[in-house]
Amino acid sequence: MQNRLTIKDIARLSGVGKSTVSRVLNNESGVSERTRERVEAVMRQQGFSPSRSARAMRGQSDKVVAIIVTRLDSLSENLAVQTMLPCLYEQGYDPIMMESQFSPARVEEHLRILRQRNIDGVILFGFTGIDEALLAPWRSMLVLMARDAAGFTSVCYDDEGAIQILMQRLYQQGHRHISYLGVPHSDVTTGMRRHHAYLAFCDAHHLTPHAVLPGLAMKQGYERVADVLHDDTTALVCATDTLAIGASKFLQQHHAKPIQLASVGNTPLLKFLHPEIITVDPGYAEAGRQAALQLIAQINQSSDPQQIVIPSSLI
Amino acid sequence: MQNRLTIKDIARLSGVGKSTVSRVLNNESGVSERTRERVEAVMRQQGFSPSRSARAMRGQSDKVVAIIVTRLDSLSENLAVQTMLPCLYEQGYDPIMMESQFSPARVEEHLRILRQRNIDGVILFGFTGIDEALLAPWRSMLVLMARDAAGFTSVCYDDEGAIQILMQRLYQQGHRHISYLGVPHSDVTTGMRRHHAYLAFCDAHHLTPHAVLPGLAMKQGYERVADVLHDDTTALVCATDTLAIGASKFLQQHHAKPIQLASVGNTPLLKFLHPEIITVDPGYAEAGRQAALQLIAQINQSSDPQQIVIPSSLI
DNA sequence: CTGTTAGCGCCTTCAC
DNA sequence: GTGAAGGCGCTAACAG
Repeated sequence: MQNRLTIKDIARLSGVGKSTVSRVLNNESGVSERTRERVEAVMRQQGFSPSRSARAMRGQSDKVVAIIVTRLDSLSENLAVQTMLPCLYEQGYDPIMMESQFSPARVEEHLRILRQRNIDGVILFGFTGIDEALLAPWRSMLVLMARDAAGFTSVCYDDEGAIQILMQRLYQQGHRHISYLGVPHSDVTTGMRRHHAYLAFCDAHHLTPHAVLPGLAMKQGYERVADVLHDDTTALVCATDTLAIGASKFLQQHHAKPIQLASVGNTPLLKFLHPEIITVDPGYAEAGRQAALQLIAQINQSSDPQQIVIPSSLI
Repeated sequence: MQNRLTIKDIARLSGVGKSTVSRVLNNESGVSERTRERVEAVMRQQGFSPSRSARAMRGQSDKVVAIIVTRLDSLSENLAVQTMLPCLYEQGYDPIMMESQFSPARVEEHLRILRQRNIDGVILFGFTGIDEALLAPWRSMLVLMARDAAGFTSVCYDDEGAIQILMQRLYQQGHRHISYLGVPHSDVTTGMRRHHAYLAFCDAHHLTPHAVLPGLAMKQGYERVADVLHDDTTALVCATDTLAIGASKFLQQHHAKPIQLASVGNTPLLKFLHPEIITVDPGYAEAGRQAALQLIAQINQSSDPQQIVIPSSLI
């Protein structure tokens, strides 16, 4: 498996000096067309690839980034990561994966490890409780997902827009008693912003809001959805697909009267289990792509930190 | 973010030579207790951590392994990866993630990339269609998951045992008309072995087998389960949790008569959706741990390739 | 026990 | 345009 050949070998084989090979390798100017072609031919034919470690040591980056997801089995994060990976590989970056399991301590621990590795950048899926002070040293090479923080690059979903689209749609369909199943405000984006958007819509359209904010888990949706179902309720908006799955299970078991569900997520699982649910795609795939590209841009110093918002779209 | 200090700095600060620092760093013998402590103190106090790239260049191993999953959102693979990661980190290995999406071409492409990176090892989740010839060069540093191949290290589930446990249990409960929903034989482990175990049990207990083998997807389970449901069917064994979810959906919609479901998987999702299903845990967590440990052992040349089978257990 | 000396593979002056 | 020389941070012989 060893990469036995070095630029020295290539140099010898193509009858030039090491530096010329190096120049060709880095696409530097100042090499005659003929020489360049000859060297490239030898490299190709020998299947040469330069040693990452050696380059890294010489001060370049080792082209490694970390992706810290909350959970490996998060439906939404999976969709974003799925598009990140190809973007990163395309640019020659290797993504190493870590799982925070919603534990700030684990994030801290992971960042500690990463600092030692002198990694190029980090994509971190945010959640409640992360200490921003911890992230400060990474400011220039960190992309925060699904959460924003002043001075940091972030890729967020259009929380308000997503809920608004859903409510609008339900309203158009004639629903006037729409309940809401969400996440506590300690979660600023998925929790507070989406809930506020729901309240705002209700207010603007003179609807009576009925909301409960149990949390992110299916089980929590299942156990608490009953609290917002009244006799006149005809529709229910869920802050996430995961909650919607929980709610659906409850409705199937306990509720004869049909309730129109709507949720933000567009995950394949929900799509399969309950295609009848109205869904908004928060643009997970696009978010993944943007995050990867933005991180690389910042690593290359060709972009400054900025906050990106991905538009939602009705399916 | 840069690790400005080098062993040279540490050497100067603690009044010793570079090599002594290096010795301390690698826990080599032949350093007096006093010196070692002094150097360690300086390192700690300076928050020193050696440059990976430099070590890699000298030593060969950059302590990076790849995990190639079929899909980021595979319920079972997630469970295995979840235990792998901590094992790998503990030993100082960084895991980079890749997704094959069941495409042999992608596996080939990924391995090509990995070869250039002169990576230390690979954990590959197997599936139908992978060309073993491609894996040959990796033999000594590859762990194949959920599939075995002669001469390769593999971590497999006890397919026969899992099905047998399920059948046994159903039989004990009095079921005599047990159908089977599985995966085509082109998939040797999840497909053929589990199916054969089903047939063997039926044969041994004089039951009439009714099986259909649509594939791995929920949708396939949903669409084909009807084909094995007869008037006298009282139980259904599914080769995977994913299929069971598909089947459950169908049963909920179309089947008044209760059917006892059983499946191998023990994934949290199924557990939540249908806790009443009888489940066998193929030991995903244990498989992940074993795979990580075995790979590391092989990298350290302290173990030869071997085939590991994880025992199943009834929940 | 410890310091000195060579490189590992690559990039970067600096001469030619 | 091109090659030779030096050094990145570390480890691995050597000497002392």
